[in-house]
Amino acid sequence: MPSSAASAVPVCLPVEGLDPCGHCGARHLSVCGALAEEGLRRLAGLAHPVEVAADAVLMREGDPADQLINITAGAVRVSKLLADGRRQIVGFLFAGDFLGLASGETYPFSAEAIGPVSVCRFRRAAYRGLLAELPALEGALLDRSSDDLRAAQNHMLLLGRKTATERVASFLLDVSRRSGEGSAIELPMSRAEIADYLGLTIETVSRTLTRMKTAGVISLPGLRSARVERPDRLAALASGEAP
Amino acid sequence: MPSSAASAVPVCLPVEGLDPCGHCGARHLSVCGALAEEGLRRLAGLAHPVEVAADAVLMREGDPADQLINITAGAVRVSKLLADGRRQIVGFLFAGDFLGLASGETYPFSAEAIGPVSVCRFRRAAYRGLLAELPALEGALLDRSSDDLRAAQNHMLLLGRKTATERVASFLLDVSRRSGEGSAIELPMSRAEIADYLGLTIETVSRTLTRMKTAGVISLPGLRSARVERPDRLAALASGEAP
DNA sequence: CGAAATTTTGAACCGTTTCAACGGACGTGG
DNA sequence: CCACGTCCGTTGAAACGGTTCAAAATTTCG
Repeated sequence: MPSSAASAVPVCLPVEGLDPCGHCGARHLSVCGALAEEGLRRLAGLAHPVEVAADAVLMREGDPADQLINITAGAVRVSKLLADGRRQIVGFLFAGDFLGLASGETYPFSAEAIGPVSVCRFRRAAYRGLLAELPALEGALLDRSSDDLRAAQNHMLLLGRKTATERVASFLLDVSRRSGEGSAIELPMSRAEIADYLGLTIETVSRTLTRMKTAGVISLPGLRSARVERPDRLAALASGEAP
Repeated sequence: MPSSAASAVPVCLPVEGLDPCGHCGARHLSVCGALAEEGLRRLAGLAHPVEVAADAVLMREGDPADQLINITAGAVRVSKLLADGRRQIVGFLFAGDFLGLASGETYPFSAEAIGPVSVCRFRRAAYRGLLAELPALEGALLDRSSDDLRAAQNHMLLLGRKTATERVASFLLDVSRRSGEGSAIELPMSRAEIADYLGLTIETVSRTLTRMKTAGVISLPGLRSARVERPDRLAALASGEAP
């Protein structure tokens, strides 16, 4: 998943000389706690989140990459499409995650809000200028980018070599790791989004979850939530034990 | 593919204050032409490649990430394994590509030579020191990392949503794009490696190539080479036209 | 030249997809 | 408050693409 979420609450850093945000008018850089270190801390200020409606398109694959976006609340899906409509979701983004760090001329993927989302937008040019002034920021972004790459490689292993059960179990473990220590899991995304993330169909995801529930490994209190009843068994499923 | 190859020939940059390379003893940083720009050019010098035998392990998944490697000749496979031996190759690296840029404590993948390879190794600590001295280098590495991420996302789309024919056709187009303008394609990797890269089996790769050859789309002059006879038809196959 | 490794080819099998229908949750309007 | 339609998720049965198993053909290398 691109820009894995940090545990810290996102904060916004007002930066002099930065172009005003197109949405809230403030001159700031919203970063998560992990980024707000060293020389950056002197810039720390208050957040000015911008609300975006559910299913809003944050960026479209192929459009000129002139904006940098920082998610401050909610969940975002990052996806790529084939000509005939087949979709691969390459990652989910949450509060603190960045979007548009890559250096190309155009966005290599689309990003859409899953439910209502708060974001901060920055003009790419302003962001580049800031990088020149703050070398530490570039290092932080490189770390971030490295994390994304590592996540992408793990996901390639999942998509290329894991069975449906292993994919769903790995996914549940990932999400449960992200969403704190409790065994309760929030699933902001639909079955279709899970399927497009795992390279499966809706039906296979549904069947696999049902089978896990029947086996007592998980429970499904609601459509958008799950609970890990047997973490050991779930981990076993993720790493390829018998069904 | 991590660190996609640049078209320029790799050069080596001697850097004062850098720890001696463990293999050749020289104090240098080997970079491809794309990196040797601006302030870095003053450091340009001669290459001191280190030869490595075929199938040599350059780094092993899980080992402490204390080295940075720059490929100066040959091809390298970057892969991840599941407990039962299933393998996913997440990328192939060629001259000019970097290995070990990611910032983690341990390597998230293994890297092995495909045939004889020349590399330059650097101690991670020295590399970090150099980054502090040369902010421009960090920017270049960030660009590089972004390219890797974009390639990884394209590959996720391939692994998650493309058919076998689309995968093989996309692969051939990628390689042909990389290896110059001619329709002749060098394939340093085996069928097994192609299969593990594309998330298929050896048999499916072989059958698909044979079918393309029979259809006159490609020819197969040798086991490790191919030729695109009908680029238009190959592109059509890659984007999902009828078989 | 001969043995081992790799590639190709064939046939049966199987996990996932596809196609189809059902069920439940939610929101709207009567 | 309930009827109704829509959307989403679940469940079932059949079909298919790719895998698995097996063996022949080709290449590589000592």
